[in-house]
Amino acid sequence: MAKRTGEKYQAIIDAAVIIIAENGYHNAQVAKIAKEAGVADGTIYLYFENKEDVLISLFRNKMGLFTETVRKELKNTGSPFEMLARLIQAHFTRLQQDRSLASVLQIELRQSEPSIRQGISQIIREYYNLIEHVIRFGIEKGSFNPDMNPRLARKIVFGSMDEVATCWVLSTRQYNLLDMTIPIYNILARGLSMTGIAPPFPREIPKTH
Amino acid sequence: MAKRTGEKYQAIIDAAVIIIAENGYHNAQVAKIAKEAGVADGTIYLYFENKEDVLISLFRNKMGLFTETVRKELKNTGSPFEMLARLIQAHFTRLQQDRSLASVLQIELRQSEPSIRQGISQIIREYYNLIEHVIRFGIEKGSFNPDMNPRLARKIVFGSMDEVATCWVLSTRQYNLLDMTIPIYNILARGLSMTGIAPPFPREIPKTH
Amino acid sequence: MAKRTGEKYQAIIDAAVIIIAENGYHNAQVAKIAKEAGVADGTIYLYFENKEDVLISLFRNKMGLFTETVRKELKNTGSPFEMLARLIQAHFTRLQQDRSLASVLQIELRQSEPSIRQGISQIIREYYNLIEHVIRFGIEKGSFNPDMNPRLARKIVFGSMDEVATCWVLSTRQYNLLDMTIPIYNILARGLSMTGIAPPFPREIPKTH
Amino acid sequence: MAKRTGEKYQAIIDAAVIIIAENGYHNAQVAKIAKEAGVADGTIYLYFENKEDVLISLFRNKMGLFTETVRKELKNTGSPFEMLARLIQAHFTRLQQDRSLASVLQIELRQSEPSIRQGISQIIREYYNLIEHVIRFGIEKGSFNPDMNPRLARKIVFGSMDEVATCWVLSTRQYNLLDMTIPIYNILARGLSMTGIAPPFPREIPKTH
DNA sequence: CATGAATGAGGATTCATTCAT
DNA sequence: TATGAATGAATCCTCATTCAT
Repeated sequence: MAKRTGEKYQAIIDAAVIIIAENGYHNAQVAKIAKEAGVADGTIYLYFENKEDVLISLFRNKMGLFTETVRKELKNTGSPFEMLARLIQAHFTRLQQDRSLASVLQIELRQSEPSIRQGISQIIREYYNLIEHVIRFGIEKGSFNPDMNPRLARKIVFGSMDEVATCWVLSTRQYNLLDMTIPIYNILARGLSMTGIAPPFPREIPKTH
Repeated sequence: MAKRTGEKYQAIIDAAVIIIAENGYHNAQVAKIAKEAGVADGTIYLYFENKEDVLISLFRNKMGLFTETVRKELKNTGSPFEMLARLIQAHFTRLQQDRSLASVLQIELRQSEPSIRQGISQIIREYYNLIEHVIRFGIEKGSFNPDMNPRLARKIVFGSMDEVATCWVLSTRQYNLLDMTIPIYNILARGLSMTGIAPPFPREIPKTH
Repeated sequence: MAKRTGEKYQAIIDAAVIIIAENGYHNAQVAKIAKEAGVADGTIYLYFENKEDVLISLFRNKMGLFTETVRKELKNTGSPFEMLARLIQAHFTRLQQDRSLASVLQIELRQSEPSIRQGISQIIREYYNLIEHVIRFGIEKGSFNPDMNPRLARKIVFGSMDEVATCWVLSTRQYNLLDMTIPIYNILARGLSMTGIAPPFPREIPKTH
Repeated sequence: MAKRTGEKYQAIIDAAVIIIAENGYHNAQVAKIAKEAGVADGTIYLYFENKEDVLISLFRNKMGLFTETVRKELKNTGSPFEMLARLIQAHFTRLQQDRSLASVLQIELRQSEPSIRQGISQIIREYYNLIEHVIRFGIEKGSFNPDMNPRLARKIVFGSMDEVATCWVLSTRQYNLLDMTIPIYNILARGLSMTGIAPPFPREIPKTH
């Protein structure tokens, strides 16, 4: 039923990003999005199933591009460490370039509606896979610690970038997100690397009362 | 106006955790929470300003306890690495103990309503400070890398645990969150440690077309 | 059931006048009145059937006093014109003395709830009767125009004083209501008097198109 | 935002008059008005800001018409006395024609909500001005007593008509309001006229105890 | 007599979605 | 295709009243 292409399709998605960033998810009425996109309210329903579909499509559209951009960025990259560096750099670059989008991705779309989460999970998983691929590649190449569970390592890498990005979006001070690239790289690279040494997980010492 | 103590106050908060975990924040009608708590709808408004206040109070109440528990756990801990280990362990233990609470903290409270975020920020900052304190202590003791920005390191530690916890809550498979403790410790410890070595952030090589 | 006497009974009525004058009828919650009266919410229900009963009792209490005061004032008055003069004077004096009460009587109690109107009608009728009595007395004495319907004349006298009082209460400028006494007397006295002459009601002249 | 014209706008206002007259303002639920108007509940909010706005608009709409009708009626009227006569006649005619409207104007709109009063004051003032204009005209022409304060005279004229109308609306007996026209004219005309004589306001005689 | 914590019915308003044009 | 007026379900909160103490 819903026509998922065309000029207006994209206009509606872009309008949704702006309106959600400006008003927050719960004040982003369909009517506002329609007005911003320059179409009638009803027109949105020619291109999308419903409001939720707009959100999921928005995420697919923007996050898909995001993943693709990062993937290309990593294409001609040599070492795993360089890949990690480029990953972080690309991640932050993309967010910094479009603060509205960053706000929507980092804050507004963290909604709890299970159906939205599900619609989103597929596309975010591709990004996860990309990160996990870097990890596995690093382990294969002998650069990253082979004892690591790649999926866990991915969560650490993504969780770290995500937390840094979220703090940046929420911050009132307008600092430069890209400045975080090297510092975060330094910590994560060390964490993932073969060579580092740290004390093993300490056995819990039973408390003596 | 709102009486913020008493048996019913706690009953309402506990009921809210259950109802929000089951239905999501936006499907958690006040009437449902009241019923679960065994009180009348209006009674909620004797103890809370409004629905939002229930959410914020819930967070304050539970997260405050959370922070306090972790703080105590770290009290008689020797080395920074042991503190890190205990921090992760305590963090995951608390979430694992109460899956409803975990769901609410990890998912439902990531609401975009600015007023909720603001009400929450104070109390989450205390937890942040606790983590940051561990980092600074580690740097002082010569265990952690003094080149790190403690605040950034905190974001990495928190972001990593948070991502792992969120994945766990969202996962349909019922795996044991505590099993992640040692693996995540191993990566983070290495990342924070003095001793690790990893290639420096690679200069970007201009692409030759 | 309801005990209609005692110190607290009066305290509640006086508190109601103050609270209603301050907040308007619809923001005059029972709890506020109770607090102002220095009693518990529930205590009000020992003295009054319900909130409506408080209002009706308030009106009975205050308006009864009002009527009684005016009646006494007219007791030793000689001529009908003097009675009219004293009536207006007493009416305005009473309102001017207690602005809260004036506000409640002129504005807040003009509620539309039929049951309140009914509860009030009995007591207001006594005041009406008093005015009507003055009119009839004036006609009997040959001072007032015998062609007048006394009931209609009463409506004119009361309606005029009432409108003047209402405007005074609603006015932001704090002028003196008693200053209106003589001017309004002059018009009403002439209107009621035997001697006045004015053109008869003009026949409607059919419009010629 | 609210579209203040159209067929449905008028239908809602007319429905509001009927429902408010039947149930009183505070029992006139929006849902009832919508049903009577044959529209959906939400439709009301396309034409009015909120329920209060319905009331105020109703008053503006009906009272505006009222004033306009009376103004036209007075247009080709000769003497001040004839104007007074026509004023009273038009006033009562309009109310008698539409008893629901009369009930709403005389009873239900005497609400105490300050915001409603304010919304109404502008339009009632126009009617006041019209009456005052008649008074001033009569004084200029030498027909009315020049010693009168025109504003006070207006209050007496309006207050008298208003009281008579209110009693008529509240009365259970279905008498004819227009029958009051000539009697009230006779009293008011005499009261306003140049020629009448009445004893001056009596000096207060100090009571001898 | 007095208290005040608890009750729960009741209603204005929003906004995603539809459908006649 | 596109419109936008109309729909109506869904819910938070208030506050008069009760009753166990």
